[in-house]
Amino acid sequence: MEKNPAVPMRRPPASAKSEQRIRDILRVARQVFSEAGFQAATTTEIAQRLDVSEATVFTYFGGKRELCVRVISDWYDEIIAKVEDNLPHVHGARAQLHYLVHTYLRHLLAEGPGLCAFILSEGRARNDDFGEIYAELQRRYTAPLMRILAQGQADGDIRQDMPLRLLRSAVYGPMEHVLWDAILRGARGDVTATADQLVGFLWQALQPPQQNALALAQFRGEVQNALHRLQSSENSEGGAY
Amino acid sequence: MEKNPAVPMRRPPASAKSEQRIRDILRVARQVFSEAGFQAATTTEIAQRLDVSEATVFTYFGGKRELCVRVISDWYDEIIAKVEDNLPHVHGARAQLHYLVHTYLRHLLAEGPGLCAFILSEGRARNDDFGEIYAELQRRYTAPLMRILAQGQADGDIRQDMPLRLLRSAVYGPMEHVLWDAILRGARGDVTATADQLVGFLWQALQPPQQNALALAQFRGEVQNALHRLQSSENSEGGAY
Amino acid sequence: MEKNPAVPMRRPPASAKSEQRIRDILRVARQVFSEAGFQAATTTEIAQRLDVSEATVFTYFGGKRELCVRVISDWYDEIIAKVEDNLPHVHGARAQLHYLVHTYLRHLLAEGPGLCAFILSEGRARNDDFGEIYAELQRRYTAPLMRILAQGQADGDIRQDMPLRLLRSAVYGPMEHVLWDAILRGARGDVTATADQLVGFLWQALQPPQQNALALAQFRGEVQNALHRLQSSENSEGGAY
Amino acid sequence: MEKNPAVPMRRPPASAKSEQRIRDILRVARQVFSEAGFQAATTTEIAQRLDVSEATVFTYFGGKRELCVRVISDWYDEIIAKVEDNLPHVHGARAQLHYLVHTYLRHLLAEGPGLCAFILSEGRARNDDFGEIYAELQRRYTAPLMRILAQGQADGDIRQDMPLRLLRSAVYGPMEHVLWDAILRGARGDVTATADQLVGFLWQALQPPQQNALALAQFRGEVQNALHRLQSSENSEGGAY
DNA sequence: CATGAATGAGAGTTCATTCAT
DNA sequence: TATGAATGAACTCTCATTCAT
Repeated sequence: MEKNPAVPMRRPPASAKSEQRIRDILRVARQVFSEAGFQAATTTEIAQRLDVSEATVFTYFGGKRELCVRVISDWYDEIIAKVEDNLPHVHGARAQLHYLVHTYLRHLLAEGPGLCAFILSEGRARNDDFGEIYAELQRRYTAPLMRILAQGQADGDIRQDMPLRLLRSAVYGPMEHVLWDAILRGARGDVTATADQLVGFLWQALQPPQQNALALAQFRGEVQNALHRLQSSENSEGGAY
Repeated sequence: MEKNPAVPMRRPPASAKSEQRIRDILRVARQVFSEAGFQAATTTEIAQRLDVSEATVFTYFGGKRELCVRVISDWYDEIIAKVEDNLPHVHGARAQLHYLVHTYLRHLLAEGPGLCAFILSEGRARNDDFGEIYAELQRRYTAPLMRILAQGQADGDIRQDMPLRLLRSAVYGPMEHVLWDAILRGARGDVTATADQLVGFLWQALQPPQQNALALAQFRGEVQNALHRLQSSENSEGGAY
Repeated sequence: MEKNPAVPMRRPPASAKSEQRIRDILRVARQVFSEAGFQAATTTEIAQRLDVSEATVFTYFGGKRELCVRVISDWYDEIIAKVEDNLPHVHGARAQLHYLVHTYLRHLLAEGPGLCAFILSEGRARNDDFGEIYAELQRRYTAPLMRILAQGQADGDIRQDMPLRLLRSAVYGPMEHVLWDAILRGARGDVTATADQLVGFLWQALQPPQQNALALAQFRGEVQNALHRLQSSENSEGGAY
Repeated sequence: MEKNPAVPMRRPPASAKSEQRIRDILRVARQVFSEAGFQAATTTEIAQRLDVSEATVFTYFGGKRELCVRVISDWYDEIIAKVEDNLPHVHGARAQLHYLVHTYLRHLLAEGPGLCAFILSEGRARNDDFGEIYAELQRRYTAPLMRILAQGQADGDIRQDMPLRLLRSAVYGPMEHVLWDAILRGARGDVTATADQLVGFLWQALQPPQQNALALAQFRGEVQNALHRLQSSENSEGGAY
């Protein structure tokens, strides 16, 4: 006689006015989340800045968490749309890589370090329900890079001795680290120069080991890794390494 | 290897018993933070697992945040100590890089994905008072790598056309990305193989352009030196070695 | 069998269309209240199922509470109408009693346990303004039984040593208990068989104490009750009983 | 990183002070629930009457619902204990039935109509988690009656043509109906007289058909035994005695 | 007549933290 | 030193109800 078996969800229709409200809420929510992060942000704050009651926010969104997901999804949708629009007009694997790196860095820093930190850290949440949503967004977002890399490997332009997954980490990892650096130091730096340098660095790493020295160079790496391990087992005390 | 002096403590007790208590609390706190993350972890939980009252925890630590900082500091102290002990016995920039990468990956995954995620995400907190502490820890931790890279640049072994800061990101970024990947996918993978590949990738990128001939010559020397030192037999499970 | 005049309505619309709307709302409200109970039911849910706005519901009914009262009133009106139509054609006190019991059980279980529980528990609400309404409904509903019992007593067919009010409880009480039993156990059982047994039980109890043993039997009961009290006062510790 | 996998529950130990607190909270909660019912009762109200913060209430009880369950459980425990203590000293099925009826009515009305209504209506809740608890309490509570009835049937003192379950309903149903009547009318009435009448009614119904002669003979024996034991004078307010 | 839109007014919970003993 | 006990201060979320259009 007590528990509600039917789950009513108040979701208003998509009139022009409603859509404006939704946009307003998302805009302000993005600000507040950017400034405070998910946990410290409050629905109260969001409502107050909009000069509406908290209940209004809950009329349009299921709750704080859902709002957060929407903010992040929207951000990803924006950059994904942008990339998918422009990437086809960029020719050559290196240029495409450069475009991706440059766009990512610019986009994340454009709205300030708050949003950047918010996207980078909330996007990692391995929360039961939302982890999968974020993972899917990441997947969609990284798809273009994966295509470029896979094509490059197929064409022989990119080294084939590393799994795609690792190459992806080797591309996105540095970018995110650079961004955190910028955030924590409070300095933006020159995005374009950074992108150029990063791509220069990455491109060299992505090359298939050089022409005639191919076998030798690869062999060099393998032997060296083995040597390192040998050295280490001499040095390390606890059996570690 | 002294305890981080930047972490304040309310009343510094000094007895043997007290120190045991502190160690116990830190041990359990590390577990709880690893399992739940900072926000979701509760002082109640920590106290209960220790079978002491919450107040006792507060007797030794100023609060949840301070406890968190101590846990992270201690973790960094451990790995910093380890690196500083062993790195001097590793010879050659490439080997040192390999050592750092391998050690970092192994250390972070050793205690499970929970701790790993905790360190990676809390270490980013741009929190009022503690951001600086974390930044300092990062600085101390990355110092060895910075030294290696700086030396490599000075020696002409590493490209000089990129700022050190960027090189650091290019090294730590991929590692962290790989770790998040492992955490979120719930798969650990082969740490050693990953480290090998990553170092192979990075080392190629770190080469000064057109240094291949030089690198090979240097490598020849390294192999010869190593062979002289070789006493133990090679292990066989690595397959390609 | 006119609509309950005790239920106020904000604006009494009179058009055919309006009346259809009112019927629709009441139909859906009955469903929702049945499924969720009064508290957990929401006006939102009712409006959504009707595909109208919540405000429309409030145009026709003063509020959730009023809607609830109307649903209950209507349910009673139905069964009262049915009883008043058919009872005159049933002859003999016992047959009439049987008819009432059977009809009540069937009616309450017919629309499922949800409605049954709703009627039985909401009908008890000793709520400020509505308690009186429910009491009046009960009075109207139990009127036929009261007439039968009073007539039976007057005719000497039913024992006269108990107040009518108690007899009523002795009839309705078991029925409601049986219904709760069915609701809580989720088993419907055989309504007809239950009604037969119950009437058999009740009819025997309603008999005037037997023929020539009349005075003796009644005396027996009285003495026994007195004895019980004596026994009890010997046994009970706290003066209770 | 967010959701708490460990569920800490703050449950203080059972010191003397704690137990007093718990008793206090239960006492006040019983009052508040009695006055308002479960839904309308608030934890705020309970805390205010105790002159403690709401948090204190939550320190000792998991929440409003749990508090409610405890209040009801405790009430049942009281009456169950009382019945189990005294019933063995009551001899004869009829006397036992009388004892049960009388005790139930008195107990429920003793603390006022509020508590009575609360117990009767909350005890019906078919709430997912708590319905089972209430059902179990009911089972424990009705066990003595079931035993009496079963024994009566086995001995041939009680009619065997109805299932026990129905007999139970025929006993408890009238009692509850009488109680609701008292609650809704705001009149207490004479509990003892009501119990006497009800038992008279029920006992006649419970007789195996055609057992009147036998019953009278048995009764004669009982009266004679009782007379021998009689020492105290009869009270005179009962009128017919 | 119908409704889109907004909200007032809480409710139940949660927890890190404090302090007298 | 250890802790039992208490709490301040939020926070998220709910929903019946209103009213201008």
